[in-house]
Amino acid sequence: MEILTDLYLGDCREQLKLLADNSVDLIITSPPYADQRKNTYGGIHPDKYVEWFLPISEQLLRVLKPTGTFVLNIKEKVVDGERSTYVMELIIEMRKQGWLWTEEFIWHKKNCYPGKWPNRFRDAWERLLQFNKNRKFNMYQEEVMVPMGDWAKSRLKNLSTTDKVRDNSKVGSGFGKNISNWLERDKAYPTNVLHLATECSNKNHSAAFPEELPEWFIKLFTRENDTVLDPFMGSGTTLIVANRMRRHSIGIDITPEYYEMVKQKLNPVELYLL
Amino acid sequence: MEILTDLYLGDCREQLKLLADNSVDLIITSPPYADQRKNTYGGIHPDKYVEWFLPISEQLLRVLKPTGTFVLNIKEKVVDGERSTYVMELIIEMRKQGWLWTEEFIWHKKNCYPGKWPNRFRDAWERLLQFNKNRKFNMYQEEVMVPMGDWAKSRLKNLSTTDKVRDNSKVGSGFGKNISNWLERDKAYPTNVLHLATECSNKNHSAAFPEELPEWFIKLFTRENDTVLDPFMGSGTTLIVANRMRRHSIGIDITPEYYEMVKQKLNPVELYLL
DNA sequence: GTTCCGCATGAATCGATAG
DNA sequence: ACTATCGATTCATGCGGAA
Repeated sequence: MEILTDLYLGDCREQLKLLADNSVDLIITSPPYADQRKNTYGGIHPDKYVEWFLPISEQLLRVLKPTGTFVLNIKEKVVDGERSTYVMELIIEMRKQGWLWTEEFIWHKKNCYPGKWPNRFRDAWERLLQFNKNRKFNMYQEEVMVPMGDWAKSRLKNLSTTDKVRDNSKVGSGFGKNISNWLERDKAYPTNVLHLATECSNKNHSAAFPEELPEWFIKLFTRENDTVLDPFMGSGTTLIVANRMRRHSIGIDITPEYYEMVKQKLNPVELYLL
Repeated sequence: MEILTDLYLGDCREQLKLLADNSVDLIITSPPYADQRKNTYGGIHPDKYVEWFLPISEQLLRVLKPTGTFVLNIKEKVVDGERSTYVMELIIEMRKQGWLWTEEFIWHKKNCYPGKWPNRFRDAWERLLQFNKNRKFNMYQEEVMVPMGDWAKSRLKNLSTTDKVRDNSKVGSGFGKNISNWLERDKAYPTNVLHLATECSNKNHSAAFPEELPEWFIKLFTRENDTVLDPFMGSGTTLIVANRMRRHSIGIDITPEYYEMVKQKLNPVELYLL
């Protein structure tokens, strides 16, 4: 079966209206944060953020299948020494729209932005808010279980002092502990804390999204031939991963540069799949 | 100087009124979550949680010094398949009271509660909400610095020609000073994600607080002879740690059993310090 | 081929300076 | 006063070139 990719150029508030009701299995997106990406999205002021996003989430609620899931990557910025509350307000308002706030995953950014300030430490995490239409939704937990592959076995043999020390250090992502778990089991279910680094080596654009992030949620919430939507696709990480994993995908972006870039990146993949 | 410990038996909504204005440097507490610890606080319904907590936070605002900090450990529970929103609402309402919501730390529980559900994974994190009275508050960041990664060590060893040449080329730009700082530095500042295991040894107390948690915040936000308050002291972990670290402490709890337990545990420590 | 080392680069935040 | 811009601070990661 052919894997399809639909790209839309334009403001997603308009473009989303072109999509059919109940047609998407997974929405995963990282909208522009408040006051960020001014050059492309105009920089939404924190006070106006909820008002700006609610019409979008209303459309997303319409196009999502009853069994589908919406994963929203977002983090509030600091304004005048305080964390803004627009994410809190957004969750409350989206529930009034009919969304169920099922869960909040934490993305622990192992390589967070450096810096030093008198009143706060570096910000090393972002929210991954899971919303659903119904209490019953598709979730394929076995797909994201941590496998005990050959990689792990060779890794375990070389479990030196370094790993155990690293576990206790600041970086300590629980890696050592996970490894010791693997010794006793074939597979383990993950938790709602994800440990991933950002990809900052990509020079063309600001792809804050490591591929493992959409990959993990696509595995967890969809099967082959399902449909994935990213209304703020940016450089198209979500779509490229979805395509590779044989899921149909729909991408929307307001900037022609991103639209063309993703178009060029995805065509070869489609040919390869045919 | 003698380190003092004050214990109050009773509902903290009443007992807090006995404390003087602007007398506490750090409040750190883990209140009963909604519908938890029913035997002690009667199990506050999620819908009533904000209403129940606001009078308490009002008193806490009064007793906290202007340079002090309030750290609130809390996590919303799942109700009917959804995360409750009472924590979100509480943050918004506390800001209306006059609190500044400075930061949200994540406590990543490396060994979280086991279990399996069809629609969610194990919950491996809790919120540590930092509130302040003023934008300027006491923060002793050097006290909680952690060992650096391997990266720094290899870098520092080979600090030779290149860096020194560049150092000389940039006259008076402060760059040379930075380099010399790096030479002496083997530690880095932490982030706002804490990796700690829960303590499962203490089965008497329902809220399992690892000692490292209050210890970290006491180091960060207080100095010796400062005063720490826990209005829901439970088994008294916060007070015991504070006492050991030579901070005065005030504890309140509604259950006579906890009150007596902490009293017995702290007396020997006081004698030891004298 | 490996390993090692140098370097650029982040969805950051604060404080000072300028309009 | 209030906003816009700029410099300073800082560290994990992956890449490319060198040993």
